[in-house]
Amino acid sequence: MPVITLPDGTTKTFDSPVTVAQVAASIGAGLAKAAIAGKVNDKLVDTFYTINDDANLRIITDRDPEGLEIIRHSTAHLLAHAVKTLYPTAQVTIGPVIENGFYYDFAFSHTFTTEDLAKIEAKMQEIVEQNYQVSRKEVSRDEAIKYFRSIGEEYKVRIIEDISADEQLSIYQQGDFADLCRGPHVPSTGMLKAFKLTKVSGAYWRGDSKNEMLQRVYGTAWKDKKALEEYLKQQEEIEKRDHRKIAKNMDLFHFQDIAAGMVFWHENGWAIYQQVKQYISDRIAEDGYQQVATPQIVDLDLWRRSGHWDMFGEEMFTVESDNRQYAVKPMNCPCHVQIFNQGLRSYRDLPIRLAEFGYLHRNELSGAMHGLMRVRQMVQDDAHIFCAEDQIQEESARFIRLLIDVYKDFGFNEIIVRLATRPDKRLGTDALWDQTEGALAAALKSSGLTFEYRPGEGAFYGPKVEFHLKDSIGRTWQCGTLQLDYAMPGRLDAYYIAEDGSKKVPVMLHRAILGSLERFLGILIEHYAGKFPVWLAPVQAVIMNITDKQASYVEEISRELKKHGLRVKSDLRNEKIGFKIREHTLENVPYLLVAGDREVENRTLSVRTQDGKDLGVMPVDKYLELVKAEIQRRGRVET
RNA sequence: GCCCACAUAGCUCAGUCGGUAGAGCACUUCCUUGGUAAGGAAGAGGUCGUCAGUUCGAUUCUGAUUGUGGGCUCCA
Repeated sequence: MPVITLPDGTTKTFDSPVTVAQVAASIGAGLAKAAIAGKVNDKLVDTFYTINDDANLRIITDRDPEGLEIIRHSTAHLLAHAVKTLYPTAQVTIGPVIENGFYYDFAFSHTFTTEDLAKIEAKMQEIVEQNYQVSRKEVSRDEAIKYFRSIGEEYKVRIIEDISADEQLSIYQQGDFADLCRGPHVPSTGMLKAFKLTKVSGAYWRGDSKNEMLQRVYGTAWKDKKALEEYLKQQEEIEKRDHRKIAKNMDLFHFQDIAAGMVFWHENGWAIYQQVKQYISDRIAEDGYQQVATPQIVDLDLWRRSGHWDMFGEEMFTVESDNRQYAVKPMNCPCHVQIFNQGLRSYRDLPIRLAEFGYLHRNELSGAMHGLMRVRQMVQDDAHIFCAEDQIQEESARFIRLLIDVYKDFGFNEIIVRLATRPDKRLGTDALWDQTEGALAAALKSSGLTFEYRPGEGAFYGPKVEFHLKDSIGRTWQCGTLQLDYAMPGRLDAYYIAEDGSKKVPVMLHRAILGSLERFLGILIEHYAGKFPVWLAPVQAVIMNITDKQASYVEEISRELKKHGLRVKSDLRNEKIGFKIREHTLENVPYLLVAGDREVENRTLSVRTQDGKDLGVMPVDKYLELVKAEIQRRGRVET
């Protein structure tokens, strides 16, 4: 006689074991129809799951996040069902839920094209209309293996062999399609009403590039057509924020095949770039860094000694001259060690913080390039801190404080922080790793940041903290980083004289706030959708005349504003004022200044902002004051 | 590097079932001197990414190549 307790605390008593569906039906016909699954004592189950004993039960519908997830998972099965129907020799592998949708990986000799997607989607629709009941069968390991082998699904067999022996296996069946799955699933295919296959791509079996490549079909699924359409529309909006599109519109930079992965910066983009660089330059100077510059091409010998040639030789550009082999530097650190090594260092000199905006070249795989986000030539706001072991935590904490403050100036409040810990292949003792990982974790905690661990993802020489930011479509990109390095200083013979007169090897902290300036600008463009705050805007104001009569006044004021450091352009074209306003609004110029006869007479300007606000007519001095205050505020969001 | 797709005027795109291409915006000239998101007219502009092959003829078909986009892998 199970007693079912519902989320609102009410109980229902049944004479005999009941299914989730029956409980839902006992509450109401509407709920019975909407039920996707149940949550029995916090465990997600199918609607046809039988409850034998007293239990807490929540009926899951498409309004619950869990419901949406089940819909997406079931849609992945629906996709596999359709593919197997159309192409019986395709083999199924895995089909998980991802953000906004799902994918399914197939092994198949014929490659899916975009046209095939339409066909598959139509077949999925048919299966939905058939409204197949979904059923679940628990099977033993041997049964499962035997079954999938009998229908030629070798990948499923490999998957089963990898599942731990104590786990209960289950097979879900809809129509003539069966798939190994933990579940739960929607009770019938007719409940899948809003989905769309979005793209097809390759993906390695088990995510390993040594393995064969499978075909991955991506899709999105929602609770109803309206939600699907909203999502698709939102995606379109988001695409407009793409930094590559905005760059064309605002004339920021371009790429060309004569130098793939390297940026041709135009005046406007370079203005932002320089502004960002100068800002960091000022911030780190305040924080006790020395700025240095080191050679672009350096003898290969240095890279052999540092270990980079062995690890990353393939991604380095090389140059030969006078029988000597050089590498174009992929990073600054070995060069900074050379500066550290000049002269004799004392423990009193530490920490030494060497910063450089050096050009770095890395021959990234051709398929890895991605607008500004992944390039072959970049500049990092790179610095290396040489310090004693007992200074690590303080230096780490100090860096993190600086980073958070800098990010605030750019208006970033959502930072994803990851602490990557010891990898399998590593240098140093476990005790040392315990200590260094602990130091970084402590530094993060003291700054109040929440972070997640990334086990095994640290560098071979030390743990690292990664600071990620999101681009417009939600992909995360590593920007800032902080890495502890016990290896390189020793390899390159760096030492200092300790208090007791002995030679000691310093610890090296590799750190960057923005990471690659190129990538950071990409993120920044998308973050602001091109509508930069005044301090960063490539053109901060455009002054325009109404008729030719005000031309000389406009030129005069333009010169004056430039004298105060503003990036100003004048627009004296023979066009109507409405036309000019429209054009510069679309160019994301923050201030539109208009001078007609009235303004000339009173030596004023009519001030309008990019977002269409009319600030009225004001004297030039007052405008300067206003704009300077705004520049001072940078991108801080008042909280 | 791997999988799929794409590459046509400065930009956004259309088009040619194989007979050397078209729109809108931008550009140039002229008219217009107009007060806050597009005034009007005329004109100019492309050997259809590159290299091969098939063909009487290729921007269109085939192959290779380069680049780009979306993924996968990688990311010192």
